[in-house]
Amino acid sequence: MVRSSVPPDDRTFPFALHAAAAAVAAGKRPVKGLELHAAALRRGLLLADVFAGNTLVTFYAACGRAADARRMFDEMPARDVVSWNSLVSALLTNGMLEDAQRVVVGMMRSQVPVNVASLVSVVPACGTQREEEFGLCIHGLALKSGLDSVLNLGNALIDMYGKFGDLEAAMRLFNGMPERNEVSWNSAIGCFVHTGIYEDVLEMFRAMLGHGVTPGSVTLSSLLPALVDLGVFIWERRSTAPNVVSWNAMIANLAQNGAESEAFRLFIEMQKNGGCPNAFTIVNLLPACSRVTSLKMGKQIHAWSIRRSLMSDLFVSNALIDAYAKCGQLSLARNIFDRSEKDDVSYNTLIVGYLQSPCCFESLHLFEQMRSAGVEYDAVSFMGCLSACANLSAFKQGKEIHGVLVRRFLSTHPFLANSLLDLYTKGGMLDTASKIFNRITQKDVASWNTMILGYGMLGQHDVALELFDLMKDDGVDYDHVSYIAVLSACSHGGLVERGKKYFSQMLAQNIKPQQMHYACMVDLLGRAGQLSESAEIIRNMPFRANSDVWGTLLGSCRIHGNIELARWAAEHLFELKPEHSGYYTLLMNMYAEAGMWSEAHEIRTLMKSRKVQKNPAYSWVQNGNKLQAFLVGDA
DNA sequence: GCAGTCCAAG
Repeated sequence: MVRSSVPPDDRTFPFALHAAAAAVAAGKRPVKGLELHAAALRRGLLLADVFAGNTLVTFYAACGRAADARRMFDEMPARDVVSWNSLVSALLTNGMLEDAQRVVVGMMRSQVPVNVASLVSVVPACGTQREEEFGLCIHGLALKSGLDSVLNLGNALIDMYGKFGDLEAAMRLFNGMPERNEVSWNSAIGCFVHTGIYEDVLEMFRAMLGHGVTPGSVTLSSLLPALVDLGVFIWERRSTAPNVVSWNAMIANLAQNGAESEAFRLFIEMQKNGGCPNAFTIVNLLPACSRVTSLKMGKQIHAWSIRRSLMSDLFVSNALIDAYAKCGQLSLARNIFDRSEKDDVSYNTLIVGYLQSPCCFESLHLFEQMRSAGVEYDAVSFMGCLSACANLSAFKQGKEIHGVLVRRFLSTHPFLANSLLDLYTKGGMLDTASKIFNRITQKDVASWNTMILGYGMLGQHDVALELFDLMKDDGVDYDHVSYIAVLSACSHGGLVERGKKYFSQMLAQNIKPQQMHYACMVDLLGRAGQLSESAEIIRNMPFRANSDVWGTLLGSCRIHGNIELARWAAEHLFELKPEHSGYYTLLMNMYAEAGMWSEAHEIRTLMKSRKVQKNPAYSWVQNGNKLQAFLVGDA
């Protein structure tokens, strides 16, 4: 325009700056806007035109430069109410509520006639920051200036009171409104969503429809997380096109409620309909990938995040680390961790991720690295570290962490206390464990389960069973882990009949037995020499037995020298875990002991043809603060 | 031509 010598007038400038601010919001650098500022100075525009100054205040706010926005305002030769309002929202968009409050007060003192915009912009911030006192002040000002009947302000106030938890004030405003629009209804619905009384949410939604108000994308987004079971119903009856937020809400709704593949389908459909997935979409979908261990979908979403340059978002990179770790892909998870920005969640996610892996000692390394990196520990970090210590039998280090927790008054934290129980029971230190256990005021199901498992493992079955009965008296209901604990106590104690009783009790309680429960039953019967009954259990399982179950049977066969069943179990194990050398060795030794040399030789050949390596054995050595693994030779 | 209300995440 300038180059083609068409003179730009006063109106061109705000337009152009608006575009420059939008570019900044889209991730571009602010050069265009700075050039425009310079041009405006050269032309003396800022001396003559309030509009130019106002737009610059907003532009600097959009760049995240609140101080520059304020300087712009201070240097303006003349200001109007929009200048003040622009400064207020400039401060608010940069999270400076207190400064914004001071400006509003200054505005009153300078006798600037406030309008709706002056008040309406601070109201949402008061709500989210729980600034009740100032929020009530604003409401008071609205009443005094007669602005309280303005629709926008009323809507904002309803939402604010909802965020304060003052449902009565919110409803009084809502019911007294001279007119309502969709936002009024959304704000009112939002108040009930906060309270968690979903019958009321639904009732408001019905009332909204009854008043002939069309629910838009914002209504959808706030209803979907609240009304999970009605989600699809509402979604299918939507009358307006969804926006990114409502797509995301629906995807989250499906992903978090067991409809993972539906969520993936919607992700595709969203893009077909021109929706552009963002960081929220990714973060909602990734846990669904790990829940159904869909590595393929996870990788697709990873690739998508790279293309849309979303990898710099901490939520996205952390969610990816978590998804890969949960799918057992620790090296992929590590890769992202090493290349990304890191916060406490990144460290915690990977620490927990390594726990169930063969590289569990990495959890301890990371815990140490976290400290060197100056990232603060939280309860999750300590929990991960304690579990790692328990898994690695690193009891000395575990005790040190216990000391840290005591000094930080965290040793009675509900799930940290449980991690301590796990550590001490695994280390055979039942006295310490039971002292901690007795000090937990709110014992949850995990606390009881850990103690029962501990006593069961260490041969004190009577105590384990006693605890199992006591937990019910304490008002804590059994879960599926409780039954694993009690069944394994029975099997270690040789209490076959009692074990059978608990198993049927579990079925009666409508807890569906999982692989581990069957493994316990197979162990219970197998140890007692009732191998054919063990086999019968496996044959009658409602799903295919995994390696835990077959491995247990193989172990019992070894004890009782039943080669026939051992072969049967081993055949399944060779298929399920072909790389696991222990199973081959066990069967081979059984054949050898029975003098069945040709069969033993066959297994040896099978091992060679599959290139199965014997696992080297490691020993853990404390080296300063670090735990090191040393190879001690062939197992 | 500038300012201003409601919705979603580890």
